[in-house]
Amino acid sequence: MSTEKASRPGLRERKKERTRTEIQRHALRLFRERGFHATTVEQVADAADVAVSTVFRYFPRKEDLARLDRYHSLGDALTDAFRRQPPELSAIAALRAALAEAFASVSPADREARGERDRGLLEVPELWAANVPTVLDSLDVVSALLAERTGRTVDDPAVRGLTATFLGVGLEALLRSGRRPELDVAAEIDRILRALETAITM
Amino acid sequence: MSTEKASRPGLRERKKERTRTEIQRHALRLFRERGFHATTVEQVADAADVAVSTVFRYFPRKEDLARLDRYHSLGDALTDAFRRQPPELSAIAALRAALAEAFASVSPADREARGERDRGLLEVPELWAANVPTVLDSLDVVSALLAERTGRTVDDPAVRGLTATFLGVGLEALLRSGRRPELDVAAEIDRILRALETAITM
Amino acid sequence: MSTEKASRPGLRERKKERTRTEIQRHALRLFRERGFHATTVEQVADAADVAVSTVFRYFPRKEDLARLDRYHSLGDALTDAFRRQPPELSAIAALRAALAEAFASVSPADREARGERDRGLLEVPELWAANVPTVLDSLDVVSALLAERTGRTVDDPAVRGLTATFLGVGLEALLRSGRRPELDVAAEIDRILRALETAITM
Amino acid sequence: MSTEKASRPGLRERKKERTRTEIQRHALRLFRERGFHATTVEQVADAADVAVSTVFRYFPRKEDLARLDRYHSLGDALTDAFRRQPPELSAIAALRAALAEAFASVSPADREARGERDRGLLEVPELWAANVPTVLDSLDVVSALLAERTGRTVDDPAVRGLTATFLGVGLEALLRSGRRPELDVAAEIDRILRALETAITM
DNA sequence: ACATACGGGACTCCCCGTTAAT
DNA sequence: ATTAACGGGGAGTCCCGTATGT
Repeated sequence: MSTEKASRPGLRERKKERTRTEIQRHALRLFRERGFHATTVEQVADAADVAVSTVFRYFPRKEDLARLDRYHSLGDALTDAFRRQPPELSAIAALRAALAEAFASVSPADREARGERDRGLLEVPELWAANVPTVLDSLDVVSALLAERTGRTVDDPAVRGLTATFLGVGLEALLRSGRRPELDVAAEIDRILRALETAITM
Repeated sequence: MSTEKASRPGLRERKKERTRTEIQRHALRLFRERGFHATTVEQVADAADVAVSTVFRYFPRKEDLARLDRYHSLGDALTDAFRRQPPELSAIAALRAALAEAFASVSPADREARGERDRGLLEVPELWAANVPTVLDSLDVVSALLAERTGRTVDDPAVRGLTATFLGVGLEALLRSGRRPELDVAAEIDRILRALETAITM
Repeated sequence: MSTEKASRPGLRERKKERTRTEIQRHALRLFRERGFHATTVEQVADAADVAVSTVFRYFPRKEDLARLDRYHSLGDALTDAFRRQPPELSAIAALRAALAEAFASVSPADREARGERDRGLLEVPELWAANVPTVLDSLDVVSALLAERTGRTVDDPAVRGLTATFLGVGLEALLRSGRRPELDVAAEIDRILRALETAITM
Repeated sequence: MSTEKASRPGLRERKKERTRTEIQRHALRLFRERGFHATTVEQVADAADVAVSTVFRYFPRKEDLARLDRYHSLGDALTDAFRRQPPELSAIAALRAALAEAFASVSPADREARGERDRGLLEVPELWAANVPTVLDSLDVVSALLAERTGRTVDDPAVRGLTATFLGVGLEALLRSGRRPELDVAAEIDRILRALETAITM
């Protein structure tokens, strides 16, 4: 039963709100533990102690359980940090600095938790599709930032090239962290980006 | 060519191979025409004029119908061409040249057909998963080539960075060509890579 | 125009029951028309205008479509009638009388419908298996009745012999009616049982 | 070169016949051990150490593996013995005597083997269908014998009644022996038939 | 005689939409 | 409004039985 006795009105509201989070939490855990296909919606419902229909009410399709949308708000912090970087930095250097700032703004515990979750999902390629829109949005944001910073258009090959590079580096780091969980994704990205600055002409 | 009754791979093998190709051909066409989810395996079977169970015999899961494996053998041509590039070229420049050569070695009609097919599939994120292993293999090949050429290890950040860059550029070009089919993927990749050589320090 | 608002078994139950009956009705018809093996579950589903999975939900195996269970409730009427027979009648005579009463209690139309259906099924030996439990149950009931009436145990050879006789006569009549549909099964059984009373010593 | 030392006319024929017997032997064993449906033709083939296609060559359908035809030739011995019975015996008594003689003519070991096999199959109702024609033939034989002995037609209700009785008694005994393997089927049949002679009027 | 491709049907599972009952 | 139950329908597995090639 309730541990505390009505700490505040709206307890019911919050519980209802938390239902969604709870369902997704169990879903992601199960997906990681036994795979996406091997997990049935019914198992998710049981784990979250709700009815199957409730799961479908919050997440119309099973894949939606794997969407990370609202947690990906790192984007805003990153955008802000990027804009704050001094203009004398190269684009890559600016991105590295911005990434470092953005990551630093997240508590280590939170970062670790999120990292583990993302890694788990990344190992399930079937779920990538669910997050494609998010990724595409991120790319557009990056392109826009780069265009803004360099005074070029978003269609400029150089802008697209850099954007693509970031995409590739991010993907590579995530894939690699899937195979070697002990690596720090942020540090890996930083290392690679730094190396790229010189490697590009080698 | 001694096609006189000398059935080298065996008459049976050839028919089998033809059946397989035929099934996949129709599957890819239908996926493109009406979407992956909207296409049932039964429709694929009907189109290919085989039984549903035959489809599953060749392609255990529906997604397997979208795997491009053996046709992606552009890899070999690319590898050869890359190795032939003079050492004074930068890695990116060498790759550009190699790509150009490899593409040129494919007949325009074939290239066009393949391009269209790939593009169609790329628009169905659900199918990406099916091709992840192929992509990962390609990345390993690229990494090895770069390591070989630069005298570094495949784990070297610079090598990984360049590999990631190619991954990103390839992805970006393909995604873009999905939205703008009139673009020539090869030319786009070339443009972006060329721009990257200078952009990286901007 | 709702007949009654108060549907006793629940509106939902009735629809479910109707669906079940409808499926079986079409199944039995098709089995009769084109044979058991030649009829696919899909055809049954189509005829009943439901999905194949719905058929399997109600009837886990195809053979279950041919089970007559709940309609074989002739058993109760027969049991009652048998117990009402005067003790001076021989067991066979009592059974004959009870059968006559039980049959009479069924409307001619219903009897005819049931008879036709049973006959159709009997011509498909593959379906016998589905009804074996029902038959065995019936035999146990008959044995118990005979034991009760004669004051013997159900294991008594005489009781078993009579039970077996009824089994044989019933089978014979049904098999015969399969080949000669114009015969009245009940009348045939009666004729044979009557003849048996004297024939047994001939 | 094949070894011709063992080449001998007829050897091949005999081997062929032995193959057939061997296949069926394993099939019946497997059916008994794990059930008819749970046994695949491939398993039978493996057990008999032949190819699946060979099984199908000898037994076109899986059920045919369960047909007992040629071994059921007890019929001939029974017919002869029945005809030899003195006319003063009642039909049932004559049959009892004939059955005893026929059974006695079979070696105990053989009888036991056959009994076990039949019992095994009887517990698999799905296989009954395969043996229905054999049973019907047997019934016709019995009817003809009874008609012959009593000077009636095969359609006479008394003849049919007795035939049906034998059918029922045989079935009952076999079913019972399925549940209680320690019983001697022949003795059981005899006991019941004897009891029937008097029970019929009780 | 074996090996195997194939047609095709039974059957299971599960996603997901709908509908009713609480 | 949440839940349960029904239902549609497609994916995927299994296996029988046929046909074909080796």
